Amino acid sequence: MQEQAVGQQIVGPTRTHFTTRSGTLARWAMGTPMIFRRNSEIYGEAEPVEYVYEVAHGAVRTVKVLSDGRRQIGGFYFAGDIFGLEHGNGHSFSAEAVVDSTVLMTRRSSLIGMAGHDHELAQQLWIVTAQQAARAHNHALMLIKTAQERVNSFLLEMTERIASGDLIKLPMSRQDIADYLGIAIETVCRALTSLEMRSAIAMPSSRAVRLRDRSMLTE
Amino acid sequence: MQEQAVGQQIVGPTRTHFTTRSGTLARWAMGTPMIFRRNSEIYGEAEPVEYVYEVAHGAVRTVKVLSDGRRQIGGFYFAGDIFGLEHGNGHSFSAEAVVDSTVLMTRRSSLIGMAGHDHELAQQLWIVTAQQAARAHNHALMLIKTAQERVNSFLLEMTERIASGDLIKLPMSRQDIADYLGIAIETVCRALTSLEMRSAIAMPSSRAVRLRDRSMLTE
DNA sequence: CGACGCCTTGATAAATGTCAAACGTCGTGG
DNA sequence: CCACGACGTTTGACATTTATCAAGGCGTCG
Repeated sequence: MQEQAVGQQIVGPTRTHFTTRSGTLARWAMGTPMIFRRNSEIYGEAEPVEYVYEVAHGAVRTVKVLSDGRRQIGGFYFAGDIFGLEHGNGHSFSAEAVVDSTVLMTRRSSLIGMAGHDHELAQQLWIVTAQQAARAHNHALMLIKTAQERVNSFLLEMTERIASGDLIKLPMSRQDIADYLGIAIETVCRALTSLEMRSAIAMPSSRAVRLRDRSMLTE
Repeated sequence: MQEQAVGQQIVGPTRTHFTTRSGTLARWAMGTPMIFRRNSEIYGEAEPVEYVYEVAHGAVRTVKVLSDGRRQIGGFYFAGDIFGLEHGNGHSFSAEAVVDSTVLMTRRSSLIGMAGHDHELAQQLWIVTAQQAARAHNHALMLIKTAQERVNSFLLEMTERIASGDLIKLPMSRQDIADYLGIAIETVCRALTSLEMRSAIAMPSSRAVRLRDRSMLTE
């Protein structure tokens, strides 16, 4: 059912010597930059929560695979987004790089420790978690809609998060989109084709979507 | 589509003179107990976030209604559960009492203020939010499964949260369950009937479910 | 009793998944 | 430069699941 990584070499992360200070947590912790290759695993489901991650560039997905092979994507994370911050001992999803990505890693224990003294950091961590909760609720809300509406919502979400003007460059595959939306990959294609035929969008390539009539996605 | 509240008189909340100290937040704030009648609104979608709530007894649902009348339930909250703690100006869901319920209300601003000095409270608030995020992720995960699996998952969740032994007393209607699971009310009934016929459960009444073979729900 | 709210069941329609095949793109090697 | 193969995407035909519509049952409360 899920052959996306078949034949993909899963390579280990690469420590870099490059640093950045642009991130949300940069005020408190620089974070160690690591490069993850496309489709490589950043952490596994049920692994202990050791680090908190911030995407420097690239894209990350969180994934859960059911025993029978069905796959769900919990969310996508893009430059500036924080992921992996969870309560409890183990990660509830695994995380994978969608494309070659640089990720800033900070020990959770060190953040938690600092938050004990620094009220602003504590509040920042709470805000990150609260936003994730809100996003997860929106994700669940999307999953009660029809297939066409889910695709519409997805495009609108991506417009908010990663579009330049009216052009969305999608880093993820159709299968990723399908697993995020809880529908079959063919259904994603058909919904996109339908939008294109109705001139709501244009697709210069399969990984690029240009919004032509946003109101047709909103209704 | 949604006639559950039709004919129900929406009554205002009632301030009580009874206090409790058993709640999660009781260590920091007693909370003002308020009684909400069955199906009455505790707060509305988009209303400013003024209070944080804890269920003393009863049951609460959070609800979002789409423009065309489709309804989603974001979650259920039972005795000891905290709800309404959100970041941002407005509530993203409304909250309603499922049955007559007593709810402890504490001003959010006062909790936030105290959390600035009290690191333990800050951590407690973060944990509450992180658990909500985890629960929302599980909710989303459930919505990619088949109808029968969703009902199975729902029963398992209720077993964890409100069962006494192997008996689950459900405070919510079939319509509530359907809207939580993102399926039609008839589909909920059929899935339950199917479980009963296969002796996985017994239903002494429509609001009571006794687990007979938990493994049939787990697969 | 009778009305109402809620639940269940049946028949049918609609949406979506599954299976199969073809197409396009891109990188590699002859 | 072109041929080929791997991979991802798209489309079509058909099967399956689930929603919708309709009717009837059950329990409670006046």
